[in-house]
Amino acid sequence: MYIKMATLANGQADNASLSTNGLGSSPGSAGHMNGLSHSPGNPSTIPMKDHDAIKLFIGQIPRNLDEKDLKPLFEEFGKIYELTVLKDRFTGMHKGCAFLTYCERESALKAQSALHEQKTLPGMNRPIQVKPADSESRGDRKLFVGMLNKQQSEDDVRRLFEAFGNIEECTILRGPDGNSKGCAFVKYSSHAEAQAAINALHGSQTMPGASSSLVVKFADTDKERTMRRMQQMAGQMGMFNPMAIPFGAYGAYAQALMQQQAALMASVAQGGYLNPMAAFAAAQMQQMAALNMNGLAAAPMTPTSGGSTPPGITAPAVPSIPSPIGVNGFTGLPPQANGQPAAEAVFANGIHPYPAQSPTAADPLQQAYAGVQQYAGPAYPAAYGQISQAFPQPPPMIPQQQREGPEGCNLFIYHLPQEFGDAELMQMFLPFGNVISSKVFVDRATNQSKCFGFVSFDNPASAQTAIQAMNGFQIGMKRLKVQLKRPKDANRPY
DNA sequence: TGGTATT
Repeated sequence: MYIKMATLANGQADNASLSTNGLGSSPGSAGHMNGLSHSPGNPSTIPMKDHDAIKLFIGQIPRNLDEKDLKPLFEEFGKIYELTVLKDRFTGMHKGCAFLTYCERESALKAQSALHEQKTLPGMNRPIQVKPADSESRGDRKLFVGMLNKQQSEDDVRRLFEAFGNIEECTILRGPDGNSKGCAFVKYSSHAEAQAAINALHGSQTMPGASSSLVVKFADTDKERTMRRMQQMAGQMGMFNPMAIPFGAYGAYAQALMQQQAALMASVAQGGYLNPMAAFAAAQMQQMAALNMNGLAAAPMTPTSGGSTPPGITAPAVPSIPSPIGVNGFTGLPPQANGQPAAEAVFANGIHPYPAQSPTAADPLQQAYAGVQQYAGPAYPAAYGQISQAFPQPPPMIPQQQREGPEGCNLFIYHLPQEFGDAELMQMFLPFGNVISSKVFVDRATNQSKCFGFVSFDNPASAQTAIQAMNGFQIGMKRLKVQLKRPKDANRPY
């Protein structure tokens, strides 16, 4: 927080960042400006600067020179709009550098080519620096444009954006096949132009075939891009968001999984494989595991009041499960689900699907089904109030990336209960293997489930097991339809 | 019968 003290001759806001470390070699990276400003002219002769004027950083200035001393040196290249020596915020000490804006862009270019590194001012041991300030070249003039029609070309986009300024770059993002991803980058010469385009175009229209209105925003910064990459990586590593399965038997199960993964990754990292991604991923998982530990145990154990079964859904009777015992393999179940500790963990939330029986039979199938039936209880709206109290400040969500699995690993599920979301869908299929994604389709207008969705496993055996177990599974009046998803190109009979 | 995508 600092107060800009420079006088602005024409009252126009100066949106440039006013910071510098005071060293010519690296302008604008640290420190703050609190200097006096020399602005030419007076109220009767307000200087105007070009729309495309460039703010220059001047470095390697002797500390005994102030604005009035510097002015003559620079005036020979053109009319000065603003010249500001940078001073320390607290001490007022001259920092040895300045910002200079000419009224005309051309003057700045001339000054730069004539002076930059061309002469050394008295008392300095490095040549003067004259170059566009960092604030002039920040990445904040590049726009991300989304919700384009996939048919639109670079030229189409240019035509849409050219009214708002000079477009230096325009790129449609394309997949490996050359098909548009429906989004683009547009780079203007200045921040102001980019902002004008946002103001005018964001949400202004809906392209034919696009699912919502045009998106126009500043492109991700490097930091944001890094975060995005990391999140994608987290998704690929199977670190589904634990908040997506916030309650029910498999929370504990998932937690056990994550703890194991986290431990594994941490040991890998210690073994010399440390890279930022791995470190990030390991940290994420440890955090997730910890959060799960705190939240999960509490939530389902304190039912609000009254009925525990939500309206419209009846926990399926055991006989309605299509022959659960006898499906061979269950290779999809991770190893730790086969041992005793896992069996305990699965029911660690205190809700036991078979109160009269012990899960210590350790039949993985039985455990799986126990979980499937059990989830129908707590994973319903009544429980949501609970969970929100359990997480007064919900941790940041990591959106799950939608990924199709390999051929034979993707299931299409129909006749889902209306209330089911991605999380419930995933929870229902977790017992059969590693679910790499789950998606319930939602009507965009009403936000209502269309009662169908997709689940992807990382191997075909899990998918087959899930089909065997869940196809025909009765929920309320409906029976699930669970089959392999149709391949993309197989939807035409001929 | 996989949707909002970040060089």
